[in-house]
Amino acid sequence: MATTADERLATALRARGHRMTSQRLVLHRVLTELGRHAKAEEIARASAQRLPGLSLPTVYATLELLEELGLVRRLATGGGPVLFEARGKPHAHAICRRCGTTTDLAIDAEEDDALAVAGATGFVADHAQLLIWGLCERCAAQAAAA
Amino acid sequence: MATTADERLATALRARGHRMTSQRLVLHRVLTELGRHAKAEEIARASAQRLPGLSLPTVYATLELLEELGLVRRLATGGGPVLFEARGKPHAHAICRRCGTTTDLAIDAEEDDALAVAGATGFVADHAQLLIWGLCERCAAQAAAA
DNA sequence: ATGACTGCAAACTCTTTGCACAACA
DNA sequence: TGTTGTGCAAAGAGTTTGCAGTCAT
Repeated sequence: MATTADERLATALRARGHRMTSQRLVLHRVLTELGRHAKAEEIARASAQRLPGLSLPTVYATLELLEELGLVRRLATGGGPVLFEARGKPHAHAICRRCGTTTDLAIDAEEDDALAVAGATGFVADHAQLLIWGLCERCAAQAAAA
Repeated sequence: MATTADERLATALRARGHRMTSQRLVLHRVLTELGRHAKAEEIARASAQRLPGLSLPTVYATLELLEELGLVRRLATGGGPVLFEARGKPHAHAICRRCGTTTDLAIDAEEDDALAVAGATGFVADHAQLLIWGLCERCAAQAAAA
């Protein structure tokens, strides 16, 4: 695939009648280059280095738009901020209930099965996400000590 | 299994050196009898009918404890409040990105595989949770109309 | 009797909203 | 040129924290 991330963004925006702006370009690039999940505030900080004056409300609005365009995924971990990541190869996430740390896992869940079942109920499924809950190595050790 | 929910709670509390209180008993009962996911505030309201004066901080503290005891699961849907549900037979959740409605789906993901992979990384996995993102029937119809 | 648990109030974090200005098409 | 998008400030929802009093064991 010779399509660059920038081109994918431009195409997706056009297709839905949205405009291209420097904020959208930079935010999408930052998230793509980052290659992992991050909080809105981290993304904002990284992006503001390239685009001074970038505001948090714009970051949230843009991430929501990118999510609707299917370029970004939202990862709700339950305690603390929502995480965002550029859409890449499917993987699961391990979330520590104690400290909230979220780690990628090399599992590609059977998204297809899941999406089919969801679709049968009238739900327009988009993608499946597998979360593993528990304690990270560090917190498990602490819990055992106590 | 002839074990009642109350007994499971009592046993789990004892095993970890926690005390039995009326708040914990009522909250666990309410969530068990409810049989579906609910926000902390809904749970608090339902429980306060049986136990006037019950406070929100206590509800949150208790739900967290019940989660650690493995009696309750937390369901983060990303925008809006966290949902809680009594641990029952495994199922997936479909979350509408537009309106936030969360519906149960009769899928039991391959938790075992997932837990094994997570465990191999040093993570002490507890349970797996499959989320399906997309638009519910109602919101999909609205989006199509616009 | 003693330590864990609860309620109250306040604080805190994360996210969204309203409105005036700027900038893409 | 007409919207769509952005920044700023402020509000809002949900959740957590600190502390004094209460209750289980």
